[in-house]
Amino acid sequence: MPDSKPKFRRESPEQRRVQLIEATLRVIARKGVSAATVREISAEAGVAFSLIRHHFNTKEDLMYAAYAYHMRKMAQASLAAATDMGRPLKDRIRQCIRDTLSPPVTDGAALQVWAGFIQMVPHDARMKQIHMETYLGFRDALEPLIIEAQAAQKQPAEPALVEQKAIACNAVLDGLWLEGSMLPDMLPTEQLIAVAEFAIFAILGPIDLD
Amino acid sequence: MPDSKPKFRRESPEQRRVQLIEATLRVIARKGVSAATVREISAEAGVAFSLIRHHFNTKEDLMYAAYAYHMRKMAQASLAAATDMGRPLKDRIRQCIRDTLSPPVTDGAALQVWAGFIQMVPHDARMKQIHMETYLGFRDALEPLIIEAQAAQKQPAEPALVEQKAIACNAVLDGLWLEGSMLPDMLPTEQLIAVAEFAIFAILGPIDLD
DNA sequence: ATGCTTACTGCACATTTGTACAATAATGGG
DNA sequence: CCCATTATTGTACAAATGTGCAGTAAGCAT
Repeated sequence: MPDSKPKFRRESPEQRRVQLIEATLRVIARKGVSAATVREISAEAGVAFSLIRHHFNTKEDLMYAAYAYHMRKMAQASLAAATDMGRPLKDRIRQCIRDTLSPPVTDGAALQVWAGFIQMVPHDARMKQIHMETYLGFRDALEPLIIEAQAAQKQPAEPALVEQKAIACNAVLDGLWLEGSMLPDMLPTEQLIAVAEFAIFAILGPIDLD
Repeated sequence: MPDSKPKFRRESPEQRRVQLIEATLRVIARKGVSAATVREISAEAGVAFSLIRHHFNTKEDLMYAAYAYHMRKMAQASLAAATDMGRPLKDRIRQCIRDTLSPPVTDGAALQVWAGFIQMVPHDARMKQIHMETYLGFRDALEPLIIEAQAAQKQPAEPALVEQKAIACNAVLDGLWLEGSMLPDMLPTEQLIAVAEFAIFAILGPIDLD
């Protein structure tokens, strides 16, 4: 009975790549970037460590892929509610705040992964590119909300002011995300959300009509 | 003439420790944490690599020391103006904003160092301790300003509200510091400061009297 | 079934890492 | 001036890391 117990499963390159990427992120979240060696990652994924180099030209390539994957997932989880037209503006804003400042976005493991990658950004053009796309994507998703808010208050949406408010709101969320991820005991989710709503509506002005 | 050219200079342990710490920070800023090996650091400091273990029990100890040193320096540069009584409240706030969002605090190299250490925080009790002290130190320095601001507006300084405003202002500064350090071309210093003043005075309320 | 493609394994290798330790020499106190 | 102290060097070493490569076997096409 030769085929009774296959020694390994043969996956499509796409699936395997995703498996390896997710294993990488789990390892980084659990033990930090320095522990994310090819051997540790492949063990986490349950494959031979030499398989990594079959799907990625180099370990760095795996890191790029993992970074892009992680950032895209975070941005998506954070901003899903922004474009959900049909809900009142204020609801959408509050939902984005909540999604951004709750797990799994605001989370020690996610911060862990993010911080590990951040230190590559200044030294690496590809990382910098990925970061800029993510940052601008976030801000671009925020601006329509600001413009709507201006309209709701019957005020003109001057581009300079809209940009300023977008940067400010982004900063509030970034800062709270940071501290909330780092010190969850000191800054529980609900408090983070309360502070964010307070600050963001102070910046945007009152939005009571819809 | 045997003594004409000494092979090395003998320093006091305190001075040498500081030299090694600063060399560590320079290496991390220039090449990232993974490049901060004992050999690289000692080369930067101009000493034999085995000297590190004479002044620090382990490489980890050097890292702790470097982290504490870096954070203390940043906090000091950021908050020097906060306690400078004799200047009007609004001036002090604006000076803190400027100091926080200008080099050398808001700066790619400083972020680099910070991010490198941050990823150690969740895995390491001593790192977490250092981070918490720094964070609380910052907030504690901010709260008196908020209380003064409440008083200037003839409003009671309810502890819960003061804490909320302190967290919010901290978040604004953290977030802008982050993005300004990472993307200096996109967010130049003066724009960062303008956004911060806008957001923080929106949170605190108008402070026109002193 | 059979064969072909290629996903996958296993092992070896050079390099780099933190650490250990004995030898050396700078410097202050006598 | 000389000696004791100890800051500093030089070398050695085991462990770990990314990469290279030959061979194996899973699974689809025919």
